[in-house]
Amino acid sequence: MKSRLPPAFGPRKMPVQARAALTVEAIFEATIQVLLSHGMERLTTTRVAERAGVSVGTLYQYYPNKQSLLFALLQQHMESVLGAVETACEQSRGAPLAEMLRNVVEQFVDAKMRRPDISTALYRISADVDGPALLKRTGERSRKALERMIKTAPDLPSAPEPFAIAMMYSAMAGATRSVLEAGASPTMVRKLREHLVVLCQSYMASVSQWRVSAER
Amino acid sequence: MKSRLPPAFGPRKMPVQARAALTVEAIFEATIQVLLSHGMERLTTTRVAERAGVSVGTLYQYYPNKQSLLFALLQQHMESVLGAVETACEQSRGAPLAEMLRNVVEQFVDAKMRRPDISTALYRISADVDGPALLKRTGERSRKALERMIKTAPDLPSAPEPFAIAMMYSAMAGATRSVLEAGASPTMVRKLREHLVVLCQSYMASVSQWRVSAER
Amino acid sequence: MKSRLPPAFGPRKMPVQARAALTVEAIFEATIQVLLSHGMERLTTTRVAERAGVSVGTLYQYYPNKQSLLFALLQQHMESVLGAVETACEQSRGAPLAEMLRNVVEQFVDAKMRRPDISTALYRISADVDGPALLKRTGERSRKALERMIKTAPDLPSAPEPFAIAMMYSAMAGATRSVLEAGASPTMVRKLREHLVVLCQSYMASVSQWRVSAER
Amino acid sequence: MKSRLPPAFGPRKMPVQARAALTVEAIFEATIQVLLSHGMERLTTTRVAERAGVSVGTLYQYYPNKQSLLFALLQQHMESVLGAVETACEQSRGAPLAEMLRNVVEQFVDAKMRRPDISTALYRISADVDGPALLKRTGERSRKALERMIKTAPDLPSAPEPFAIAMMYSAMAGATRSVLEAGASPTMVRKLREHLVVLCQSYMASVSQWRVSAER
DNA sequence: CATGAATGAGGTTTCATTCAT
DNA sequence: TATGAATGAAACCTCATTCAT
Repeated sequence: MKSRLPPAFGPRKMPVQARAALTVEAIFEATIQVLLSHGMERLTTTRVAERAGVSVGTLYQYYPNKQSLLFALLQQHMESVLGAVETACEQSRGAPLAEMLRNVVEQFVDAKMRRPDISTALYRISADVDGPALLKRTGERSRKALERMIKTAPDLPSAPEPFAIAMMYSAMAGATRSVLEAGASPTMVRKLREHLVVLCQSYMASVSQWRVSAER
Repeated sequence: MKSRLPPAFGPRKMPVQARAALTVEAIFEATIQVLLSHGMERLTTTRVAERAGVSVGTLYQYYPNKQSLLFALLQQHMESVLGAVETACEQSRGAPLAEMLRNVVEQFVDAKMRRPDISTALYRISADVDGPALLKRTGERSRKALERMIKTAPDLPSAPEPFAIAMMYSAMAGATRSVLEAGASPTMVRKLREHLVVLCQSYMASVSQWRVSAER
Repeated sequence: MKSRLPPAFGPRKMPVQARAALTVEAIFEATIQVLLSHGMERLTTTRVAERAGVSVGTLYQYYPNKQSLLFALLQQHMESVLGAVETACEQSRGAPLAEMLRNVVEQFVDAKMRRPDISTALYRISADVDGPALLKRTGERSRKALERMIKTAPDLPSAPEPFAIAMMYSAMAGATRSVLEAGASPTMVRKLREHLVVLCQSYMASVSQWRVSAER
Repeated sequence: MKSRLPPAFGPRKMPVQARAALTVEAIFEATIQVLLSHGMERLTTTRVAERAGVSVGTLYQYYPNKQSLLFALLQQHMESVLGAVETACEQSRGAPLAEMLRNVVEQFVDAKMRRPDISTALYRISADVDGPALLKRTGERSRKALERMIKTAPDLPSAPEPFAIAMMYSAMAGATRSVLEAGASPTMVRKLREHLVVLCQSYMASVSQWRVSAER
């Protein structure tokens, strides 16, 4: 007989003892393993705990429910990608547009490819765990970082509108996803990087001009 | 599925096939509804049948199991988008590159936006129901159609490599998805169309030149 | 991964087929059996289903959750006791007070003792399943029925105040409970009946007089 | 938790027993709190320990299991009520019956209302923790105390039979419970006290006469 | 063919209790 | 002694699927 409390979110408690940190890490890694080997539909908390070498009870001491576990996983990943993008944006301020975009693309692709298994696994989650909401938040932040950077480009006739930047970002994401789901062989990753740079550069060039001419 | 006696005048009663078609249609529609209102995780066959106004038993007479229902749904959608792209490619043969791309982009976006609810709902499925496999198949066919079309462009110095075309397609898909998940307001859809055209045109232009120069 | 819906109450659906009614009845009876043999703490839905000779799933088709099952049980019992009291009140209108109270007490005790096992079992439930709320409702209705009846007594100097009637009822309930929990041997039940009549009669007599004198 | 340097004055450290007593007290109080806020079904040892400001381990050092904790709580409460009744009985020996009953009722109600929250909370427990057994024991002792007292009443034609006394006590308990579960406002408590006195007095009077007449 | 009652394996989550630190 | 992380049996509940009517 349960009274339904509003489900909490985010990790339940911070480990204070030493071994607890290990446990949390093990659970995290196990979740990815199970996701990859069994798929989202067959990802059960029991299986995750088993793979992590702990009991279900332990899992639930750190995550109040299954959602929160998946959410944490997704969030950490997005945060890491976002961080890479934001850093690249910060460090490229004042550089020529072409260089800017090259830096950003490379950092973005690198971040996604650091753990291709995780990146791929998380596509399975995002639909269930508040995918859109989280995506909107990180998408927004990426867009802002990109916008701030692009404003400082010395060789750009005029700043492209926000929509264009958002679109560039989602195009990057789409292309990267496609490569990841196709297996992400080193060759393809290299090509992806090069082509994405070209795509971004040419698109940004076009929309600036286009917008300028439209405004004239 | 038996064939009945030949009716003298017109159908004596609604032909079996026609009735079945209605039922299938109702089930399809119900699946979308449930998917949107309850999410993939709470999409149950009972619920779908209920919404469709039939009994579970009936549902199972048309689809042997849940997967097959979802798979059929996904397949139909992809087929329709693919069809739009293929038609556009076919009809644009011999046209200038810019026009080609405009046609394709517009048909693609139109196909996706014909039923934004369906398009959005299916993102929730694709992860579970053999998403990658199906995507790879349709992605491949799209790429081929695009390739065949682009070869006929009179104003292209050299055909872009297959990878570039695949990337363009996945970028289109990514950007469109992003707009759909953000709500797909008419304004955004219009902008998406315009910007995607620019993105594709400028990217294709770049990779042709770039490839040429790289080859020299 | 569950989304928490507000727990519904009351039976989930009405049986339309014939065997369904039997199933519901079997579940009801099984609940009482389990309650008596295992106690509230060890009353599990699985055990109830088992005892009823059906599967858990079946149980959940008629009751959305454990609470609703227990609630239904409690409600039916209280309704039956309440019905007995209301009938007795209705039929005793206009009779001398002593006879009124005798009738009510006898009907009340009879109703409680019709199935002493159920009555006893339900004491275990009432604390958990919204006991107070349900008690308040039925208590209120009993009080009103008693009040309406007592107003028609020809030999009462003045009507007792509502509180007195409520107290009489709760005293009856308390004494009956005590006897039930002590085993409810026929001898004790007989004594209970006789003594309760005396208790009610003397108390009512006293409060009427007392109130009169207080008002003078 | 280390003990510091011995302070010059006052106890070197809090004596073990005293500290233990505080802990036990805190646990007791926490149990009530949790019982009232979460209900019996969601009363967990962890939660109690948390609320009491100690760890679960500590709790288990004072009580070997959950039952023993609840049992101790219930027992203490009943003991305190029983004590009040026994004292009142002792002190009223030789007084007129009306005064006796007034004293007993007032002490009983006072004891129950000293901590209405506890009294109410314990109704939730009694069903699970050997309720009937404990009740029978304290009920028996109360009855005996009452019996001993009543025998000394100078103005009673004949002693009422044991059953009558038991019933009077259970009626008192029932009425009090009803008031407690209804919220126990000061007004209601005052009325309860007055009415219970009347109820007991009139009932005792009746059964003595009745018994006498039955015996004649 | 349609219905919907029944099934039961399996999923999520809780919680009394233990024990290494 | 106190702590709180870990345990895992067991509870509640869901849902794809079957089959008698």
